[in-house]
Amino acid sequence: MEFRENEAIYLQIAAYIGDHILMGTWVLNEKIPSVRELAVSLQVNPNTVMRSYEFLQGIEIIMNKRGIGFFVMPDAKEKMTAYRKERFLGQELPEFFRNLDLLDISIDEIKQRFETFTVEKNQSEQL
Amino acid sequence: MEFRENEAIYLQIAAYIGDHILMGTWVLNEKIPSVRELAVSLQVNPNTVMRSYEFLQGIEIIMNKRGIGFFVMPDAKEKMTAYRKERFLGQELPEFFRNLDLLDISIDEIKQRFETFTVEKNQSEQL
Amino acid sequence: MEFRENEAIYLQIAAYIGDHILMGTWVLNEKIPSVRELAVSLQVNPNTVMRSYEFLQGIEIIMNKRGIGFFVMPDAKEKMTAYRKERFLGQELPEFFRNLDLLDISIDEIKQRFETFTVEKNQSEQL
Amino acid sequence: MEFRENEAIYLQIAAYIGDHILMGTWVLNEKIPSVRELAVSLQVNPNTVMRSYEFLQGIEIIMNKRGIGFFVMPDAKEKMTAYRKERFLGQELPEFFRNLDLLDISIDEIKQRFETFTVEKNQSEQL
DNA sequence: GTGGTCTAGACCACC
DNA sequence: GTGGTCTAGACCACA
Repeated sequence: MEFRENEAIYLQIAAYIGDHILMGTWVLNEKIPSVRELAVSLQVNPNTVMRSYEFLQGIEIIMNKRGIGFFVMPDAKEKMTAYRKERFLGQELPEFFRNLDLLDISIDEIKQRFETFTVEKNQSEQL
Repeated sequence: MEFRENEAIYLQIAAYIGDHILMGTWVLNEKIPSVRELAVSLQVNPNTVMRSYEFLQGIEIIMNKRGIGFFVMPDAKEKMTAYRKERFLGQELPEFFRNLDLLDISIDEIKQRFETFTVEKNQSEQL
Repeated sequence: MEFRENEAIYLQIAAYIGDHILMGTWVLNEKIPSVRELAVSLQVNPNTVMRSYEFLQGIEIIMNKRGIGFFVMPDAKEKMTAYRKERFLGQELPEFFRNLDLLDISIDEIKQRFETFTVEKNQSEQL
Repeated sequence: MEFRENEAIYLQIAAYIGDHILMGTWVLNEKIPSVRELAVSLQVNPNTVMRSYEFLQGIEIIMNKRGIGFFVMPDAKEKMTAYRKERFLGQELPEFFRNLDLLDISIDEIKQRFETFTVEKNQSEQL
């Protein structure tokens, strides 16, 4: 995994885990990789992974069973969706619309690009 | 003006100025507010405003006439548009599409929301 | 049984056993539940129960007869009382008084709450 | 400042700050010591102080002004009191009463000890 | 094995 | 100057 420069690594890891929960890769009550494991596979310091897990625990997406590891919370997917949707509708979408306006891009052009995006995505998934 | 937590204040100020240039509030060769004036009105440290101006000067959106102040460059609007468009198409749009996918939001819902947004915007401008 | 988050499970189990000895539920020379039995009924790892038993053995509250099980020591109740009383007077009480002070709670309010507590306890015991 | 062994240092520091807010030593909107300052004066690693501050920021007792430092939140005292009172009444007091019961200590003895405690406290404050 | 905490020290962006 | 992040490495309690 590669990390963007402008965002803290531990938040990118948290987002990465959130993505997996949204996509259904990691399901309810499933154990997620141990701190050390994930640290090795992502090539970061265990402390950094720990911070991600603490963050996700704070917003009740994952939970800790002492001595055993971290587990996906029962309603993690719903919470994650609500959490992201709120940010998306409240912050990103207005900003997005302002940009369309300022840059004089029509919504139909966006729609067209999205359809292209979707086609490409499906093709790559068939590989 | 309120600042978002996750982005540097000086960049938010620079974006704020960029918005005004794109909207045509501040036009070619016009003098923009002095560092001190803007610092007072935005309630931030003058150094922070200075940094915004330096940033905009670096990408040739504004220029400095020593002892007089900062001025909008002749082709500022075009440059700003190009600058933003590149970021928008290259970074924001793909991310936006990923979110639509993960959050299961259709492009038509976005289109509909955008039309509502546009109507509201026009109404508030008539005040 | 539910465990508090901030205290080690094995200590909570030890306290639970201590409570039973103080209350007289488990009496002198009586065999206490086997490690496995208690582990199943408390839904914890047998190692954890074992640790509780070792701890209690260390302070001579229970003893081990090899191949048979753990037994309450003859003077367990006295020792447990002394042990707890020391901690109570030396650590908990001063901390308790500090809290009364900081939170601005009067000793008379405590007294009143205690009397309510006692009444409720007696009622529930009559069931 | 000396730290107890059985509790994380960063939590003890957080409690220490909470005490100061409750006592009124540090008041509303006041700047608290910088991470580095406090780290030096308490002789701990800056990261440890940082954790305390993050914790207190999470429960909205203090807030950060970027580039300036941490400040006591407007309603910090109320929040801190509510926070502690909840824990006190919900967890510590029932536990306390159980101990009185198990150890056969009367509430009047507690009351008497509290009065002694109060007298001693007042005497030491007059120094 | 698991997480949790702490230190030492570094580098960075920001105000 | 301020906080924020990250690494490397250590030690510990716990299951």
